[in-house]
Amino acid sequence: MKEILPKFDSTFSIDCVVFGFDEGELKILLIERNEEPFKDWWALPGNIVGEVESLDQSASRILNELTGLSNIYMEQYYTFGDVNRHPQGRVVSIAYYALLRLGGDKAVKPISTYAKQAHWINVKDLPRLAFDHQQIFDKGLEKIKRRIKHQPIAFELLPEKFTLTQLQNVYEIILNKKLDKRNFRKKMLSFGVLRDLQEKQQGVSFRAATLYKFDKRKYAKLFEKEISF
Amino acid sequence: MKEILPKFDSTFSIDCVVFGFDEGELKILLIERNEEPFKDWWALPGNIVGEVESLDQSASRILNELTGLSNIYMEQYYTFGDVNRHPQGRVVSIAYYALLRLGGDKAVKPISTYAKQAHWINVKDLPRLAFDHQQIFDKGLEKIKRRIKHQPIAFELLPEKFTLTQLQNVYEIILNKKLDKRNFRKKMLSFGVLRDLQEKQQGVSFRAATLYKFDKRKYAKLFEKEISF
DNA sequence: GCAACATATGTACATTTAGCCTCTAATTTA
DNA sequence: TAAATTAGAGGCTAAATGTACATATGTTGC
Repeated sequence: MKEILPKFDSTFSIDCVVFGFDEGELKILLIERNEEPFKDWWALPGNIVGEVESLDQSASRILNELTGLSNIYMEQYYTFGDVNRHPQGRVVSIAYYALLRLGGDKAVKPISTYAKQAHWINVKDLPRLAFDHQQIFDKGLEKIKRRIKHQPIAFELLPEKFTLTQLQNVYEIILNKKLDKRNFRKKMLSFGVLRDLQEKQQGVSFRAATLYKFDKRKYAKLFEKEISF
Repeated sequence: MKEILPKFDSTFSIDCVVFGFDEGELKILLIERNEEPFKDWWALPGNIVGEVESLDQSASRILNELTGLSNIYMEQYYTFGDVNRHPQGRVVSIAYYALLRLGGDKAVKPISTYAKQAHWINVKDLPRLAFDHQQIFDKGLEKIKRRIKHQPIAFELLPEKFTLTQLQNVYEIILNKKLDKRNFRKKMLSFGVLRDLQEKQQGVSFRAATLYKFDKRKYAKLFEKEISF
C-alpha cells in the first residue's frame, strides 16, 4: 500500500487568452518569446505556476507582470495535457481567458524578461503561434462565444460607462453576426440591469449617445434565474 | 535566459464525478479509499495521471479500472490546484464528469486496490467526502445543471431506447423542478431529433409507453444552431 | 439653413413558453 | 367480467419573447 505519490518528471503552467475590445475590434494579447523553445515566436502569455500559488493566483500574477494591471476578470476554461505538447518535458497547462477593457494607453510593456515585446492583435489576424497555442486560443474563443449568450461577460470588455451602441458592437463582433439596433436595445433594457446615467458621450461627432452602467448588484439578485443575454 | 523549466515537486491527478440515473434518482459513484490519506473515507474515483497518457486517456483508464466499462461519455470541467489541497504534496487535479446509463447489474467491483469498495449513492444522500471532493462534486453538478439546458447530455444517462417519461424524469431530477408533461413532450418532439421506434415498453404495469431513440446524426446537423433542450 | 450622420424608438407579426384537463389504453382488483 | 386504477398521450389559449422593419430627433459640418 503506497503512501507516497508516484510521480514522473512534470510541471504545470498557466496560459492566458487575453481578450480586449478596441474600436470595434476584438483583440488578444500576444507576446514575442524571448526564450527557447519557440524563441522569437508569437505566443499567448503564460508561465509556470508558482510553488506556493494557487492557479488563480498564478494567473493573476502572470497577467500583472505583463500588463501592470490587477483585478482583471479571468476564468479558467480548459486544461491541456497532451504528453508531447511541450518540447522540454511533460507540461500540463491550465488555460484561462481574461477580458480587458481597452482604453487610453494601450501599449503593453512587459515587465518579465521572457517576453521580448507584447502586442494587441486582432483575432482575425493572428500569426502562427508557438506550442499548441492556436488550439488554446480556439477553445477560449469558443468558450466566450458560448458564455456571452448566458452571462454578462460583455461588460468586462467595456469601460464602466458605455453606450448601447458600444455594447451592441461587442456582441456583434463576438457572435459574428449583425444585430438589429431596435431589438437589441429593447432586449438589453428589458433585463433591468442597465442604469441610465443621464449623461451623454463627450467629444464625439454628431449626436452623442446616452451612457449606461451595468448594475452588478441587480444582476446578482437575478442570478439564479440565469437570464439570457 | 533559462532553457530548462523551473520545477518543484508536484504531480497531477484526475478526479471523476460519475453520474448515473437509476429509478428516478441521480446518483454518483463513490469509492471507499483503501489507502492513506483519508483511508476508509468515501471519495470520488480518481488517480494519478499516467506518464505517457493524455488527460482524457487517464480519465478513461481510471473509470475503466473501476467499472470495467469503456466508451463512457465524459468531459473535463475544472482544474483544482490549491496549494494544500493534498496532504502529501502539491497535486493538481483535473476534474471530469462522466454520465452513465445504469441498468441491469449495477454492482461495481473495483479492479484497482486503491478502492476497497464502490457504490452508487444518491446525490442527495452524500456522506462526508475526502480531500476537497465535496467542492469537486458541487462544481460538477453545477456544470451538468447548466449544460443540460443547452446540450443533449441527458441522453447519456438513459438507455439507448427510452420513453419520454424517463427523459422528463432526468430533466426534472437534474433541474430540480417539476415540468409539465404536455409541454415537455411537445418541446422535445418539436426538435425533430427523437426517433419514434414504434415499439412499446415491455414488462411494465398499466399502459406501456412508446420507446424513442436520440438521433445523434440529426442533432449534429443542427449543432451550430445550438438549440436549447 | 440644409445635408449628413448617429442615436433613439414603436409597431406588427411570428414563435415559444406556460398553464391547464380530458381521453385512451392498458393492468389490476373486486 | 366489469369497474377501478394507473400511466401514456395530446390540444388549446394566453402571455412572453423574438423577429422584422422605418422614421423622428439631435447634433455637427459645410
